[in-house]
Amino acid sequence: MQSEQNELIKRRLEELEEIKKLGVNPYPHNFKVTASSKEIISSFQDPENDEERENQKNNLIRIAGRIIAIRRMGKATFCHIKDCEGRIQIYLRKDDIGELSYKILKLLDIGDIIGAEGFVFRTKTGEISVHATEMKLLTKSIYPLPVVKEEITESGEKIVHDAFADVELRYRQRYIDLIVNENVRNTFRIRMEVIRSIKNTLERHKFIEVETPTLQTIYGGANARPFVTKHNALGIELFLRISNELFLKRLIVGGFDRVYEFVKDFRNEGIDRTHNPEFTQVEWYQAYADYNDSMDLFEEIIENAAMDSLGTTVINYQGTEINLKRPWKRLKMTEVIKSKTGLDVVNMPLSEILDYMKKKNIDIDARLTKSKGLVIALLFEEVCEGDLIQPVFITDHPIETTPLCKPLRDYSLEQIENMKTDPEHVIFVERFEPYINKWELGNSYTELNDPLLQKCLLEEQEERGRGGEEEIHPMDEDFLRAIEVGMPPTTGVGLGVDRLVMLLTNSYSIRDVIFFPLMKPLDK
RNA sequence: GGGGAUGUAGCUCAGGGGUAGAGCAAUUGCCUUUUAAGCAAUGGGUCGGAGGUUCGAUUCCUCCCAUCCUCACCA
Repeated sequence: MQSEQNELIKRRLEELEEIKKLGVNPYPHNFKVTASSKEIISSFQDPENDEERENQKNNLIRIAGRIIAIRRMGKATFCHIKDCEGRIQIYLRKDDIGELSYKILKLLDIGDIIGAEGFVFRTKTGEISVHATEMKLLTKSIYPLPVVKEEITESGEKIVHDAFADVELRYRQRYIDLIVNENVRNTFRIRMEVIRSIKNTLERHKFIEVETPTLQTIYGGANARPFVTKHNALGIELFLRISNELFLKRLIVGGFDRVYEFVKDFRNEGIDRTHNPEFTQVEWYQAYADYNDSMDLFEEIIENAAMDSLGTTVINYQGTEINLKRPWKRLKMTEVIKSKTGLDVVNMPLSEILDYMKKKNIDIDARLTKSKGLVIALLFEEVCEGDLIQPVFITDHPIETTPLCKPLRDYSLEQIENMKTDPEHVIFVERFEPYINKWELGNSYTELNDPLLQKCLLEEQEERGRGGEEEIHPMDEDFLRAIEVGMPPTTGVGLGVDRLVMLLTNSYSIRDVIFFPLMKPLDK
């Protein structure tokens, strides 16, 4: 794979041969590790007298890691190695590790992995280090790493020189990015802590973790184009899930009252700094509760995630300070529109809303203009979304925005029937979207469990291809049957994990919080 | 998909119609508490790819590829 012409690689292959000639296996099978860099540094006691220093010397530890910096000084060598928890300096003297090991050491490079046994000491210049009494090569690297140098200034500031910064290479070769860029590792550490925190909060609330299919014969639960694949033996078309919502509701029907699932969803859409074709969502469903309960739990989950991963609810995202502390504002979509524009969209005729939008130069798809509800939702997106920096729940969307959500409890069933036939009346549903930094961070409903209304709304969606879009959502008859069997009053929530992690790690692009974001293949 | 920018050594970058530049890394030598180690010497390039203009292209032109930004798309 790597170019054989490359001088650096050729050189390393020669070193590899020399090591073998010296009778040393460059790829041994194991090394017993007794300490990590972090443990060593945090537990080091500076010996004050000779006796303690002797004790220290008798207390041998074993550590392993990748060489990330090496300074040779003739018959002594300093190197920094990096292990899972950090970095530490190793001091190796020919007299201590022996002739053969020192010969091997001379054949090592940045990127090689070594193990060392030795005692902890503090160098003249004050750095806690391991004075090696033994060194073992654990893995010889033949592909050169970028050489990144760190300088600690007198004021204690860290300056990184020649950082590995090419974003394309960083994403394509994330393993190198992780070795070389400390902050990248930290971003993903936070990601894992956020996920653990969300699970912990849900578990505390008695939710259980479940698994639903990634490969589906019918896709649904969201409005997005799917990835299509095929099963060879069965000879059928399959879709990668765009959402797991319809399956989690089936589990509620089946009697699991509180379920959650972390999933990759796959959406065949454009890619930008907040969209990756596969992304992580956690969805949870709770029986005998409504969207007000979901708002309570949502803000608790986010607050806990921030506290558990960062120890604070105050974050800075790209220069904007955001406070995630509970409670968050809860605002009706139409109220936000009113306070922003002065328009009482509920009670004004559709034609006047359209006039207003024309005046404001808001482009509107001709196919949407027949639906007052969709026009209101669009107006909100165009005019109001940009202001939603601090956490806020936007509630009570027009029914046309989703077929899976229960109408507000204020309506009688009769009212709903009557209003449906009147284009000037909009039915609103018990839905909320949490917004932070102008982003939708999730989506939640008081779930629709009226099987007749559910059927009606899904059929409508199928008919109009949902708001005039090209793709037609297939009807999921089995899901309808599940609702007919009877789903208890339920609320469900989806939370976009990647975007949450972006906020908490101050990451500009979603690609910075996904280990291996999708990249186009390179031509040979 | 539209528009803009970028692509030069392993890494970070300069340059520019006539033999390709720097720092770090590499190689050789000296150096047993150094730390962006140091000193001296040396090697390293299909200048993203394919065409075109030209006596001559890495540089100018066209197309292609990849990446980033932006718009469109996207609950």
